[in-house]
Amino acid sequence: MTGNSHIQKALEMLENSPLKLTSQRVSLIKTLFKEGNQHFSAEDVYNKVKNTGVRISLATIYNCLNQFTTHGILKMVKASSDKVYFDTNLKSHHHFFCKTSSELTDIDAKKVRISKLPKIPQGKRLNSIEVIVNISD
Amino acid sequence: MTGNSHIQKALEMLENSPLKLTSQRVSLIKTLFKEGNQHFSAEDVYNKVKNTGVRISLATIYNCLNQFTTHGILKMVKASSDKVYFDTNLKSHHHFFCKTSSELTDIDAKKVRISKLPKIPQGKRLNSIEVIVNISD
DNA sequence: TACTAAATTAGAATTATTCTAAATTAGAAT
DNA sequence: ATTCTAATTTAGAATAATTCTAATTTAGTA
Repeated sequence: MTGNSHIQKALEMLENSPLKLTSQRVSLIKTLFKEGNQHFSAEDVYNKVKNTGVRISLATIYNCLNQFTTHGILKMVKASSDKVYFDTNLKSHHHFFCKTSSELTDIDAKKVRISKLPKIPQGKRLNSIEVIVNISD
Repeated sequence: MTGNSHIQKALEMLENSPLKLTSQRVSLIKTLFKEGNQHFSAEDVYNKVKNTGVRISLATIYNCLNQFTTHGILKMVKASSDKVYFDTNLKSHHHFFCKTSSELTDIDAKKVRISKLPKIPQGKRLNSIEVIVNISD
């Protein structure tokens, strides 16, 4: 499972989405999915892309990250931090959040079992269950 | 269990903390704990207090809510929203978050069982486990 | 090749929150 | 009671993340 296959898969998802295949979006995906599962803030992505020599405006970074999220190419994570993180791990999973380092780490879904849940309120439907294990030094 | 007993308990916690017993802090607690378990944004609190005829600056609201949190008089909740919520329910519990209404609802800790968890990373210690059940209309 | 809706962009705007520095106050010391 | 000092409150400025605006560019279709 090389970074390349992640890139391929993400590009395929982009092609199968109603989003246009722009150079910015392709560059973004190549940068985001190069290194396996990661958590990026928009600013992180902006700098990472800039380091590859490509320049994409911050507004576009935000636009794309949000669109990728709504089209299932990325996940959005809001932990106990003041910024939003984008997650290239699309499999169902959970997170450690270390208050000391402000770092977010994946927990494979298999490593967590929730054996009891309350029933969903009238007229609502379940979207997802997020478990955040808060840790510190 | 009347609202009053919640107020009493919170005021006691304030007295036992190193925080000074100012009129603003007392008013705040009386407003916050009047109606049982609730989730408030800072702005919510600002308006709620204003409706009681008392006026406290927004800066003070923020200061107090943060201090109350560090002294265990309130809990802070960051859900999939862009603002922080303060929670008067001090018992261990979880949350429903409805994306449609942006509403946060308590789930009693007894209604959730986590029967499997990964081990905590080297050198870190467990602070808390938060389960957020995301729902929508 | 031309067309049109979607995308990109710079920079302004917005929103939640924190900071600053001056005025006030709680509670201890006298 | 009065004085003192560190903590608190406050208005308004500052900050930081994110979204919006409106003009320009571009992808993909006709």
